This record gives sequence, C-alpha cells and structure tokens, in this order.
Amino acid sequence: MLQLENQLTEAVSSACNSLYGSRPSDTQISIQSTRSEFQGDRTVVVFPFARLAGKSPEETGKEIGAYLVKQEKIIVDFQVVKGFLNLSISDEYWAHALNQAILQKNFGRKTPGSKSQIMVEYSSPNTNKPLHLGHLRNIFLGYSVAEILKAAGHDVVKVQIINDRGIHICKSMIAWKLFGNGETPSSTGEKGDKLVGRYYVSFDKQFKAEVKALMSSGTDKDTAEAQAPILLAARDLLHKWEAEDPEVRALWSMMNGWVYDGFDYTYGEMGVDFDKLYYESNTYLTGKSQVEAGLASGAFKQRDDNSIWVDLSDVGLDEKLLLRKDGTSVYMTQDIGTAILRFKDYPALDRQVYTVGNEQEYHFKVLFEILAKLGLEQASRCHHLSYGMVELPEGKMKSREGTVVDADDIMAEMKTTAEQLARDAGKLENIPEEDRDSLYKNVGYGALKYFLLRVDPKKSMMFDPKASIDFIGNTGPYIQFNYVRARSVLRNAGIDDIASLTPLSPVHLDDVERALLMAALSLPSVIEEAAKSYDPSLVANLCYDITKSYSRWYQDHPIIKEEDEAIRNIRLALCYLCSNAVKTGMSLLGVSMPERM
RNA sequence: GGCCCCGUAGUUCAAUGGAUAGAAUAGGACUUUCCUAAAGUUUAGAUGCAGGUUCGAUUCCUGCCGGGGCUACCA
Repeated sequence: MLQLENQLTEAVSSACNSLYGSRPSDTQISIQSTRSEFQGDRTVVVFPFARLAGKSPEETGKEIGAYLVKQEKIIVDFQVVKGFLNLSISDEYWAHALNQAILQKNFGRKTPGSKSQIMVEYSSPNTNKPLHLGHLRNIFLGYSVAEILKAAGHDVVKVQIINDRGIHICKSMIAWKLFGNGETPSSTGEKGDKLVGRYYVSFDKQFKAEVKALMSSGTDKDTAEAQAPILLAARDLLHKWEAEDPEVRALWSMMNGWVYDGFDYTYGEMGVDFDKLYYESNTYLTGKSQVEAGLASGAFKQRDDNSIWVDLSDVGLDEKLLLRKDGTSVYMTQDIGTAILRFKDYPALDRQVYTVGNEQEYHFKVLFEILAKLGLEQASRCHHLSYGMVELPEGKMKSREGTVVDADDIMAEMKTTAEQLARDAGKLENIPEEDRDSLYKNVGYGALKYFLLRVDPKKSMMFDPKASIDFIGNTGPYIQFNYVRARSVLRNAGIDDIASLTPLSPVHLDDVERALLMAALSLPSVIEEAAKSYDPSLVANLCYDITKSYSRWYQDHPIIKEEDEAIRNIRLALCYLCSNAVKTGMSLLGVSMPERM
C-alpha cells in the first residue's frame, strides 16, 4: 500500500516537473483515499500545484490527470471535481497487490528485531490494592503498545516495577499481625491480593479509630496522626525491614507472595506477560548513589540543610527534591535508579516507554530531564505513554464510596455475559463442550479489551459497567463474528493452501470490493503509524473498518457459489486476506480470535 | 494564581489543514428458501462561544465559557 502512495507521489512530482518545470515538495503532495461518493481510488489535492501552474485548480488537475493516465500504467482514468484529482487504479494493480499480500507469511509484520530495542513498562500496581478498572486500561494499553512495537520490527522488553517495600507494605503487615489470626489465602480460599488488600483497609480503619480516640482526649490532629499506635508499629516494622530483621523479612516475603500469586492469576486471565520484573526492594538503593554521583558531577545541588535538588528552571520546569535532608529517598530517587539500572541491564536499549496515567506527566518530564542531565544519551527518546482516566457515570472511582470496579469482577462478568449471549442465540450446538470455556473468555475479554483500546489513549473515557460493554455494533465480538464467518467460508471452500489460488487473474472489482481490499492492504502502514504514535486505537479502528467493509461485502457477494473461477478466486483471496489482517490486528490488541462462535 | 489536557448527533467514540464532519448505540421503516442474522439496508440527528491565519479550519493562533489534571522533604 505504501508502495502505491510512493509511486503516486513520485508520478505527480514528475508530472509537475514536466508540465510546469518545477517539482513540488513531497509534503505538498497529498494522496488520500477517494471518498466513496466519487469515482476513483486515490485522490490528489491539486490546490498546491495551481500556483505552480499559474492556472485554475480544475485546469491544473485535468492537465496532471491526463499526463498521469498517459505515463503511468497503473492509472487508467481520472476525474477532476473542484480542486481534487481522482485517479482510478487498474484492475491489474489491485489483483497484483492482493496476490502479493496473501503470499506474505506475516502480512503486516516487519522482520522481528530489524529495529531498535525498546523497553515497555506497564501495570506496576500498588501491591496493597487489588487491580481495578483503571489498571485494566493501563495493562491492556501497555501490552498492546509492546506488541505493536514488536510487529513494527522492534525488539521489545516488557517489564514492570513492583512497589514491594515501604511504609504502605508495613501497614498491611501490621494489620495482619494484629487481626489476622494466621489467615492465609489457602485457609480462607481468598485470592492473595484481595486478602492483603483487606488488611490494608483494616489498617486504615484502626488508624482512624485511634486518631479519633486520641483527639477526643485532647490531642491535636497532627500529633494524633503522628502518634497513633498502629502507625508507630508499622514504622517499627519498616525499620526492622530495613535492618533486615529475619522475622519481618519472612512475613514480608510471605505476604508479598500471596499478592503475586493473586496478580499472576489475573495476568494469566488477561493474557499479558512480562519479560522481566523489577522490584523496588532491589532497586531503591541505586537511586541514591545515582543522585550522589549527579551531585559530584555538578548536575545537582545540595542545600544548607543537606537536601539535594535539581534545578530545571533552564528548561522551564521547577526545582525538584531528589534526596531528603535526612538522606532518605523520594519517589523520583527510585525512578532515577531504576531507569539507569535498566539501561545497564540492557546495553542495547534505545529507549524506555512508561505506561502511566496522565496525572504523572509532570513527573516524567522531570525524570527525563534529569536523565539527560546525568548524561544519558537515550533520555530524549524515552517516552511517557500517558493515558486518560477511565471514568464512571458517577464520576471518578472512589474506594471510600465503594465505586471501584474490581478487575477480576468485571472480567468474570464479561465472561458470564458472553456465555449467556451465546446460549440465548443458540450458538452452542456447533461448539464442542471442551472449547466453550475458552470461547467465553475470548469473546468476553475481547469485548472488554477492544472497548478500552479503541479510544485514543490520551483521552479520558467513559465506562458504564451496565451499558458500556456491548457485543453488537462497533465491538470486539462483532469483529470476531465476521472473522468466524470468513474462516467458515474458507473451510467450506476447502482451501488448505492459499497459494493454490495464485496467480490471481485480474477481474473488475466493484466499489465495495475495492474499499475492502484497500482497508486490508493498509494494515502494514497503520501498524507503522501506531508504533510511531504509541496508539493501539489506530489498529482497533482499522480492524473495525475492515470488518465493517467485509460484512457489507459478504452480504451480497457470493464467494463459494460464484461460478466464474477468476472471480471466485479473487473473492476467496479477499476473504483470506481480510481474516488474516484482522486476526493480526486484533492479536496486537491482545484479543484472540475464535474459529467458531 | 501558574502550567497542561479536553469540549463533535440524546449517548459512547472517529476524522496527517481538504470535497456534503464519519461510525456505533438509542428511535422510525425494512431484509433470512442464500457461504454462521452476534448480520445487512434505510430514515432522522452534532463541531461550546467570538475573532484571526488560509484557496480551504473539528484540526493551527488569540480571547471567553465549561470540565479534568498537575503545582508535596507523599508514592
């Protein structure tokens, strides 16, 4: 497809050169798909050349059009409407393009590892809180961008940083010690992350009660909050943890293990994975030494109270604290350490991509500037994959108001809904018993992933648990359904090897067929674009476009029953190409395609 | 206060500065002796307001109105 655009750009350029004696710049040559209400396949916007020609846009368009039809074999006709030159591309070209595309093993994907190595960080949840709807967008987005970068030829390393240490962990630990009675996930049958999350909440409850009690006996609020016994106990645990007290470390390992087991289950259901996990407990110290090194090199400054700061006013940002006056680290300290550690672990790494919500945009601007100040050449290529919040009809999710949509719950609900719908529609007869469970997951989770990924990541989006997730219309299941029908056609036609249809003889394609073919052929360039802009919604929208066109075409273009062999072969090839392109596209969104549904 | 993002049909989302702003859903009217109707056809419906740049602005610039975020020796 890209070849066609390039070919046309070049042709228009030489047309201008030979007609008007000067070439327009490539940016002035705009080639786009012709709108369906006009005749033609590709449209050249002629306004920029009118000045060059010293003639009206219409006249210029006609001259260029006539020239192109004469010179270029693939351009068979043209029409000028206002300032737009619509070109008709030959049937031979389309047959050839289709032929080539179906013979490509991994149509849409570039050779693995042909481009630079990129690390993508995503998920990185707080280990005290079970995953919720917001994490879902993060996880699906990060995974998808990683897959898209891979398909675009990059070598990708998927990672997350696990926030496994600090006062917050000690809070759930102390609460479990005080109120847990030795409970474990296996004794209660509860998912590990849910169990630990529950004790984090118990801590908060107890803490508030203690603060209230202290205040009612005359202590002021600040003192009460600083002296609540349970908080002091948590602090004590933190000190013991840092001193590597074996008992505390054992409890810490055990409870973190529960959380990881819980998360692992959820990641497994989601179908996402990581190549390497970074634990803050292993990286938090390296940040300090990096900051000290930066101080020595003059990149950072120390104040009289011994705290260390970076001054970013030269790049329009503020001063930022890097180490407290007592020498302890802040969030930024750890991020600096982790970033540098990762570049050391992966010497070929070209850049890092951080999938983190847009409320941390400032943080990452600062981080990248700091990395640059520390002399990291890759800093300018690092990217904060910032995404908008997922909002509920009631507004933001608030744990206090119990409006948090739990990730496991919503996924289970999607699966149940998929099962229910399949049953109601009487679809289960053709599905073997043992395939049903994975079908419900494919369809239910596919709907959820597609829903969250079809929106531009930058924008905040609305999620209505009751009404949002549909299985009809512009949805994952709609795309899956049409894929299934296409696969069914190919099965019924007995096509084992698509190459047996080639070489395809050119036949005339009608408007519907051309629209379909062009959509499918654009997969490689859309993946390229999505990789450049870190935007899975482009891929999602293309999958929908192809499917929409396919479904319309399928309605009134017989494939197997078509008697003319040349036409039949072209249609089978189209059917194959579309199903293949959509399967590839959806796989980049983390959505599996069933063979029957 | 300063900085950043967002305002498109009733609703949820599209539109590298290009033609008559596309879909989906909800509403109206239709289509199944035909490769899976979770489908298709059709009808109706939108660029917050005011300027500017341009042959051309949903898109770029300015102001206003409305919504969100950031602005911690928190993570």
